[in-house]
Amino acid sequence: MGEAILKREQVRDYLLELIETHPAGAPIPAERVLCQQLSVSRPTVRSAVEELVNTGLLVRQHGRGTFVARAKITQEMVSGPGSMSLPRASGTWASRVLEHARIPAGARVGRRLRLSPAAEIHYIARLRLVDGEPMALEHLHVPAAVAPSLTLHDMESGDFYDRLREHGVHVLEAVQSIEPTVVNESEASLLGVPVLAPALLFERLTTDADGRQVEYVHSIYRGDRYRIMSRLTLGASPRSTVDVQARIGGSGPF
Amino acid sequence: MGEAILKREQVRDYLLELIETHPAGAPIPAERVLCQQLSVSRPTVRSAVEELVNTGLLVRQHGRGTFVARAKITQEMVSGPGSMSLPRASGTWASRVLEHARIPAGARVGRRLRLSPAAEIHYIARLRLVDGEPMALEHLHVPAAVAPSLTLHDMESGDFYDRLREHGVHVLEAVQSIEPTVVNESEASLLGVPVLAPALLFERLTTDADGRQVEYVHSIYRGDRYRIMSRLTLGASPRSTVDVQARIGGSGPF
DNA sequence: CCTGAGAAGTGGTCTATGCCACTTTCTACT
DNA sequence: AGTAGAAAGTGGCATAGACCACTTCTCAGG
Repeated sequence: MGEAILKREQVRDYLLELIETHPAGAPIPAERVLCQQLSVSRPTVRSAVEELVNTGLLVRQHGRGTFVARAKITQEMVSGPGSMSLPRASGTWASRVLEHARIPAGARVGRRLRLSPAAEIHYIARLRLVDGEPMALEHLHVPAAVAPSLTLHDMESGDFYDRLREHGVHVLEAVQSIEPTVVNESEASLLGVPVLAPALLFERLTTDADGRQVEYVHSIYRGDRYRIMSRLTLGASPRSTVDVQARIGGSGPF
Repeated sequence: MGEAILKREQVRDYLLELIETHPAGAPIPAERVLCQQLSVSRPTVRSAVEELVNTGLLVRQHGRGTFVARAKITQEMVSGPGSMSLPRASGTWASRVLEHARIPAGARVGRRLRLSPAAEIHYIARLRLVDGEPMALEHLHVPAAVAPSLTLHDMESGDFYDRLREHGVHVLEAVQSIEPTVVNESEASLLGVPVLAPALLFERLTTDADGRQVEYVHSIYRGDRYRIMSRLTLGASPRSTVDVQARIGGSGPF
């Protein structure tokens, strides 16, 4: 069997050559033509084309043809399995609960969670540590109406979203923003950095399958120890890799 | 035809239900069984399964079966077409060249590009504007050895990577880091913000198909006008959306 | 000259079928 | 009892053909 030459791969490689040698927007041969040229069946051709369409190298247009795509850049950052708590970094994470209460949402949080300021929420503040060093300060808010019986243990659990699921909440997606900021006095003392030191502010709003806001997270990450790494791939990306990293020791290539 | 019910979608939806109601690791019915249950052909079933495998909801194991995957979070940020210059934002971009020269790499840039400090590079510094407002300060470095005849016009072009390609350089991928910082005096005056204002530092190292470093970019983005937005999707992501945004006017939901 | 109908070519979907490769299980022989 | 091998079940790959939906071009009719 040694070779194990798959026709599908042959077709794909042939198409990759075409893509390399043709400018963006150029049409590639019709599927039925490719079948003849390469002596394969149409489903095989279609399968190969589909792969390249999925990776963004080709664009299909019904009734017109298939074309070399304009190169697009995709950037992927994948948090590890389990906790949806992006960002995630190498090293050993731990967390220390600073505060935990059931309180009214207030104006700021209520607006983000689309709640009345008087509506109750579960609130937890925790210091996140990497290898014993403070790395981030995280404030988590979950509407009490969403999960009335949520316990502290639930919120501390690594599989927080699995806990929510047990409470009948199916987490669907989240929108996250990242922006630079500087730490204030209390943040500085908790994180062990000088006041006004650079930091990253993460805000995340999580939505469930019913469209309800189920979580609002506000996190401050130390700028001197934390950076976001990402790999950008031009066009063909089989699967880009992770790389949200915490700098613990040396400074590395960057 | 009104309805236009695609069998493939029916199968996919059926599988999504199974995934919702089964724990991670649970097997789903065999493909041939699904064919009978849903009265469709195997290629149709396989096509639907493949889609869910691609989106990370199912895992196939040759000879064993197909299983519900452990939910993973993917975060995608896609820069618009054209310039690989991530980040990109809405609004009208323009740029003003501040400096342009062919100079020795120096220690810092040389290390990143894996060049001798004495090796020559093309250097360009430009101010990037959104709707006329300064948004970022970008420093671009390209080894002269990579593209000896590169002109200023090449480097200013929106399709800079296409220009490189014409010089025989096939850009492959890039590694980018993002970290918070504060602006210094000269950056502050160019960007029109106070000294020590929060900012994002982007560093990008681009590699070509031969493994050579072809570009090193160092950019400072205003923290008050720029933020990174991303959508995190649990498992099933047909295609997450863009969302690296510049805040020009109002503050928005966040 | 303009316009509309039709033909031709394209991708989109689906069926029916065959064989191969890998894994697990059970059985029969040692 | 242990082990090798067959059998059954799984996904992996490929074929041939049919029909549909959309786009473009051409050509005849106004």
